[in-house]
Amino acid sequence: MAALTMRQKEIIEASVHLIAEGGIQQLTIKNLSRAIGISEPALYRHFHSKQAILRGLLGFFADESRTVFERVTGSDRPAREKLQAILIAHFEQFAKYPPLSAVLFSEEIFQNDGVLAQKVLEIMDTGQSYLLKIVLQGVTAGEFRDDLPAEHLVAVIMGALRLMVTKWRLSKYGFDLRREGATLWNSLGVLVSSIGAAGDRG
Amino acid sequence: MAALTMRQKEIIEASVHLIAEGGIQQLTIKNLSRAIGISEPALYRHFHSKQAILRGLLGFFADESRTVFERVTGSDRPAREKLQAILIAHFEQFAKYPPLSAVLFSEEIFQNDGVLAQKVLEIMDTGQSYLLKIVLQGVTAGEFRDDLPAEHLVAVIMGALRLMVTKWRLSKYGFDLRREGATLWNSLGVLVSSIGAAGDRG
Amino acid sequence: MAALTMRQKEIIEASVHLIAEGGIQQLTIKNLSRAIGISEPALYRHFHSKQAILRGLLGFFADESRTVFERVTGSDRPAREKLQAILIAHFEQFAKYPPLSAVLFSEEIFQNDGVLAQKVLEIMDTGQSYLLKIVLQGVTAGEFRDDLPAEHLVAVIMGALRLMVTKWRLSKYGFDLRREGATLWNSLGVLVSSIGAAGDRG
Amino acid sequence: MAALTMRQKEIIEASVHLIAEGGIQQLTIKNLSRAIGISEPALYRHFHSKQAILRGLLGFFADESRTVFERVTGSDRPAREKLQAILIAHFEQFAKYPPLSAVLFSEEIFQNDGVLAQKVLEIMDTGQSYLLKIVLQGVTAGEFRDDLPAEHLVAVIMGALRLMVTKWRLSKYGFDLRREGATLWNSLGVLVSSIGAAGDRG
DNA sequence: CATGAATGAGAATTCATTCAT
DNA sequence: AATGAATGAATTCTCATTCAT
Repeated sequence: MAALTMRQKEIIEASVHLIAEGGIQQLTIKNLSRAIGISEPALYRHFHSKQAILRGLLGFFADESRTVFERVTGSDRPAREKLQAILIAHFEQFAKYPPLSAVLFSEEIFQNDGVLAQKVLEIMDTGQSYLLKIVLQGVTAGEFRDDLPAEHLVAVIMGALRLMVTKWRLSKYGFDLRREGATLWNSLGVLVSSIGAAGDRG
Repeated sequence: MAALTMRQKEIIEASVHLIAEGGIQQLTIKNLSRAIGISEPALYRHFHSKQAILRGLLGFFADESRTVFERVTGSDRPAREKLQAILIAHFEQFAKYPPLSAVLFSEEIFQNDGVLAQKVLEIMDTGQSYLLKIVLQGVTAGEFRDDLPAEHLVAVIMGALRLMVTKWRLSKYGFDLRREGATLWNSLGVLVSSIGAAGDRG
Repeated sequence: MAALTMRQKEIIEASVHLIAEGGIQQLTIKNLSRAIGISEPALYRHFHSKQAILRGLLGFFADESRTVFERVTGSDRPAREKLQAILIAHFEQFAKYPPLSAVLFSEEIFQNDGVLAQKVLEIMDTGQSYLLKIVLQGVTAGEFRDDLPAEHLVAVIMGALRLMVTKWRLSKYGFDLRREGATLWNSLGVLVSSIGAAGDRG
Repeated sequence: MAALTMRQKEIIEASVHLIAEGGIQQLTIKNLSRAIGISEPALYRHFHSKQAILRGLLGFFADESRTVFERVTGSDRPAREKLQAILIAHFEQFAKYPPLSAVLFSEEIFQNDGVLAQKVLEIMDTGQSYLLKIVLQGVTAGEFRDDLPAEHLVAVIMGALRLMVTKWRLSKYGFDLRREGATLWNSLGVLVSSIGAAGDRG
């Protein structure tokens, strides 16, 4: 897990772009080397196999993802604010770097390879448990409804986020993800809110 | 869109299995022919290219999907019952034929190829508009909450469904999708319900 | 161990030629396909890997070698005649098909690969035990000297045979192997003979 | 033929080890540099090409071999003693440094390259002519039998030596070469001895 | 309807070697 | 004396596809 060199970051970025453009099948050593402007063998100085590149890629985004969650979770704001911050941060991240959307929610890509599939699963699980922690905090604090399993609230949030990002990507980034994301958050906020939940006759 | 022959169905089924086992990269003519027990050239009697196989595959499932929706939507039951029927039907379908889950929500697989990507998008859109119709019916009938955009309710339902199926697949079908799906529906039903929604002070 | 097809025999023969010309390093799929006049992928119809080709090659010669030994050993001539027949048959075989000499006594070639190294060892061992059987027969019959371990007589015979063939090959087949082999046999025959051996004062 | 530097000797030794472990195909610049613990380009400071390394290697062993023969031949002991000394010295040398056995009798390794093949042939020829000189001395002195061509006696000795060493290597040094070598010498000594040879009716 | 044989294009990777530092 | 980065050529092997039978 050594820190990545410049070239390694460059290779990972190019890989993400290639995947975003044409799926994992476009990610060939040839395409990659062409994209970076070096020869094919030169790639092997920086990653000793193609699998290593993908491992590096997933590791990098796992770290990034964790960082986002950590930053938000660490504070002691109300759960609702945390949740909002996380969703907005994600939409922001994808909007800034669209190709990322082709990799992060595309578990199928790595199905081929046990090691990679495991890494993908970890990323997904990590996100889920961060969300769960926040939701539980919100439920405990009375911010969020407690008439439904917290896991289902998480599933609804994650599912809606993932679906919107996927649709955005399939539309070739054809709508304003930040804006649509913000309005989606509004609805999600209402849905999970304790106000008006069954049993709430405040 | 001629009806599929037996052999064609067999090929499509084998294709789905291969994709489910090891991703799209396992779907090679060689693997396919071996799985079916015929020679490689023989495949070309039934589909004139690999792309045609995938087109057939997607077409087949598009039809199946439409059929499910059509059956449910056509009736004049309350929206809530229709929604439930649709979700249950989907979970049922996947539980009966797990490999399907590797194909139906895996848009990335077909990113490679414009024609196929288009087909995938259509399937997704179709499902979405059926759901939207039902949700709108529910809102109009006062069954479903009207304080949120119907599109967002649809996004929440679809997103949660897709997420659960994806997790099921990634867990290698490691939990009882039918049961988990049913409890998920309970929560979704509550979430979309008008009872207790903001503004509902009935 | 299925019988070899025509093409397979052709491939094996071409392999032997390539090895004879420039060592194992010349045996590349490219050179091989060029030598035969087909494309590189076409080779894979007939052997599913390069290793399989070498396995086929060794298996083929193991069979041939066994056949020669079997033919001679089976008869009930005196040991001396059998020994002569075997040596002559070997020189004959190499003279007829010189490239064989580059493969049969070149254990180093296959050192790379455990499976192949094993096969080579078997061939060598087989030859040795056939020779040993004959020598023992000769000793018992009083034809061959019994003042030395039979194993050493075998070593002397095999060693001299191998050395002569190796020199012939390194000289680029620059002398008449049949003739030189015949005279070598004369000497070997005398060496192993019981007449004049220590203890023989007949 | 400048004397070798320390590094050069180190490189040659590492080369021999690599060849012994996995054949000539294991001798790559990468493996070599890794074995020594320097970078690949660094090798080129010491030998300007891979071929030069192999030339150095063969040159080194040619010198060593000549030294052994020279030491023994120079003395004026009886031929039998000289012969024994040479064989024992060889077995000793291999036993002390087993990887050598993978290189010295493995002409095939260098078949690839004209220059190297020539060097190998020289080493072989040198050994042979030293042996021949001794044998002729022995024949003249009446120590060795004169009823067979001296060349054949040499072939028998060299052949048996080479065969035993080869078998020792293929058995992964699985027997005591020194001891087996000594008993082999006993037999060879008897075989070449004039006592009991045809015509000897002492 | 099916196959055995074949192929051009391209896959990942390794080779010996060079060069600027 | 040594290295990190790079490369052209070659390696084994797989891909989707075609064609004569």
